[in-house]
Amino acid sequence: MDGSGEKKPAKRRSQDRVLQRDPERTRAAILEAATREFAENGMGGARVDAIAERAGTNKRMLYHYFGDKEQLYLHVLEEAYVGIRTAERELHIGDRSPEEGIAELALFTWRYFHKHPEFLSLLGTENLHRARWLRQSVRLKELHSHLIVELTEVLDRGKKEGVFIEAADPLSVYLTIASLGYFYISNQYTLSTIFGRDLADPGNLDAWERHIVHVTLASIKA
Amino acid sequence: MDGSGEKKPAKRRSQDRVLQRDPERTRAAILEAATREFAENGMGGARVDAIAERAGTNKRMLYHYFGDKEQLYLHVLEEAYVGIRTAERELHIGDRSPEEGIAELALFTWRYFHKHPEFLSLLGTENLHRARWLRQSVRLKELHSHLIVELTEVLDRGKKEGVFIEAADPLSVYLTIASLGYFYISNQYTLSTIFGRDLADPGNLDAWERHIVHVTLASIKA
DNA sequence: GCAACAAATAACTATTTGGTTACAAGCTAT
DNA sequence: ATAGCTTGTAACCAAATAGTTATTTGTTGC
Repeated sequence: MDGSGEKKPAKRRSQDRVLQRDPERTRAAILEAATREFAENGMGGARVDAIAERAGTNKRMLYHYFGDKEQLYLHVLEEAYVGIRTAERELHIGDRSPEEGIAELALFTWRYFHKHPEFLSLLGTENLHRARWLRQSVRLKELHSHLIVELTEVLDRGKKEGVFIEAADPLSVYLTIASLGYFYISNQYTLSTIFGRDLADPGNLDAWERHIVHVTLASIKA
Repeated sequence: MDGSGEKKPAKRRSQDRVLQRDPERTRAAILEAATREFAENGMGGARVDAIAERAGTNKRMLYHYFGDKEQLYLHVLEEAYVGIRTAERELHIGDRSPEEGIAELALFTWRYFHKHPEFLSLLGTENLHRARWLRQSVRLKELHSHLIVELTEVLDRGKKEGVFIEAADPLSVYLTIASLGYFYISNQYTLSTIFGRDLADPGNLDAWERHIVHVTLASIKA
């Protein structure tokens, strides 16, 4: 950039570059860059150099903070799960009627998936590898139970009130909601191509949102 | 392997190897090996050397028959779509009652997904790349319309008979069926891990099969 | 039977990639 | 102010990787 022509190796001039140190910022920048790179290219396709460049830093820092590519990937994955489960906790689906609670969970899940396609990509990548890295995670044992507990309560109340069928099962209900959201968002590109309809069109997105709520409730209504 | 210590380049001895030529077999072996490699590792993670080795041949043949890695991948993807759509054609979902027809399509789709997880992996990979290769395909324009046409007929008959709601839409019904199957199979590894339940267990698989039929019909029944 | 072509092999190459090393410079406690 | 640790940079390296070349050997039409 400037005209100084140094030749000695690893010799750096810093007069013209105000070097601000900020470990937290650098670490966060690497994590965010890695999230995008892994989400866009998968584990096998992600490039360490690309992550460093996206983060505005270099590979040395990446290895310094995260060890290696695999550990960085695991951090990204864990952070993604923490993100959705944390947002989910603020829902309080038990505050209104059972039907409204289920509808609220369905809407939240759909909208979260739509807003965070990178989370879905990461799940896809992780499943491609049969949860090889997720299984090593020690942070994620407790994270998911809250959802099932709260969902169980709402369903039980609905059954007692006679609005839900007895067979309604919390895990099945969640999987139903997640299925309908995940598939539409994550497979929108091939689906739009083969069926000749743009699934990303706002009208179609709105229709699918209503569809998810309808299907979920129809499947458990007494 | 044998004790001859040749040094001249590209000198090959063949006396001890009965060399059978079979272009069709070689081509098919490459396609099958590539299907597995791409399904297991994605586009970015798949290795050309690995495909050649799996096919029991070498890279030269792979480039000879398919041009390059990307074209080979596209062939694999096209072949996978041809596979499911061909099997689908033999269903004749219009032969029985509308409810039975829909149930039959749901069962078929679920069982096909379960039997061909490599197809789901390929879809996942292709969507990761936003259908970059599928969109270049010229073979696949007509392939998918048959499904929608037949489904439309069954739904229309159901509406006329008063067993399906008027709002039942063919694409939505198919996406519902596909969603419930795709998500369960392709995300079974992360789901089993985070919820501490083995989704691949035969009992759970059977339950989900029944669940898909139940949800699909419940969502369109009048 | 043999010329021309298709199928097959293995070694080779240029580039990319994950990971490391040597070094410079900011930060902080004493 | 300065020693020791942390944050940062760029050059380097060995292994891996997509794609190619030189060569050999079946196969087939005449």
